[in-house]
Amino acid sequence: MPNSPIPGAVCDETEHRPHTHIKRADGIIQDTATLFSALGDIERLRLMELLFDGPHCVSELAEETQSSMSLISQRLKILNQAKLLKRERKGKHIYYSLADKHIVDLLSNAFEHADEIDE
Amino acid sequence: MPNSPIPGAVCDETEHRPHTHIKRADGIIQDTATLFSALGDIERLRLMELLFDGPHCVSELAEETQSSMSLISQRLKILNQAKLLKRERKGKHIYYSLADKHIVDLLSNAFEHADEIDE
DNA sequence: TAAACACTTTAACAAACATTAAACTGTTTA
DNA sequence: TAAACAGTTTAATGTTTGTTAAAGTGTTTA
Repeated sequence: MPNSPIPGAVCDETEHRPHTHIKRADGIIQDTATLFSALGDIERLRLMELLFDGPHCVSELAEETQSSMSLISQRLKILNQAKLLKRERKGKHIYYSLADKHIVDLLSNAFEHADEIDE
Repeated sequence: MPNSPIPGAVCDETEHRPHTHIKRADGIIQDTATLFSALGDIERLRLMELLFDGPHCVSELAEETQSSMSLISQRLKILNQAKLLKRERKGKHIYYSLADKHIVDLLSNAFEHADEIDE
């Protein structure tokens, strides 16, 4: 038996079997990494959690998280650049909210996962 | 009209309206941030993309990404600590694969989102 | 139009992170 | 049991990141 049977991934003793891969475009992978990276900070994730319950302006978020507006603004900038948020000015205030349903689902899914494997 | 009507989030001129929030446990938020943070690096995300198509051992991943085994091992460690992977030794080799369907869904969803907003 | 308000940007700095190279651990084969 | 193989860990280094404080922008009210 020169080489082992089917299974998608088995190392031959001397060389590896080629796998069939769905190769995504580099830009997509980079954008996705940027998205995850933006969510990968506990303070920014807390902002997302607040925005989960509806739009907020910067000063509301600052108040609710006991942080300076400067800090909130910088965190929102990172989330916004990762295309996770919508922005809308209303008079003096600028309201932020989750970009779309994809983002809502992504967050729900991740929180749910963390909750389940909470050994 | 002393204060404006319903909408979940409107700043009063002088003070903010309390919002009703679904507050998740701190541990859940922290675990979720760790998960996102692990995925928030393009090289680790590439590993996840490869594992999307089935289990791989460390040397296969090293070969397919043109990286040293040491580097792959360290990247896998971070993904594994974030509970994104399963690990199984078979003889000389250690096979890694995606932890569960949640993770598969999370990745699909994120890639899809990145693909859609690809203006 | 000047002052106040809401928010953003910049620069400086400390803390966290990714990579390299080398030493180390565990499993298998000779 | 010794050598080879597959993978992990450690320490050192340079880079990136998050925070603070201060200056700057745009909108609204007096």
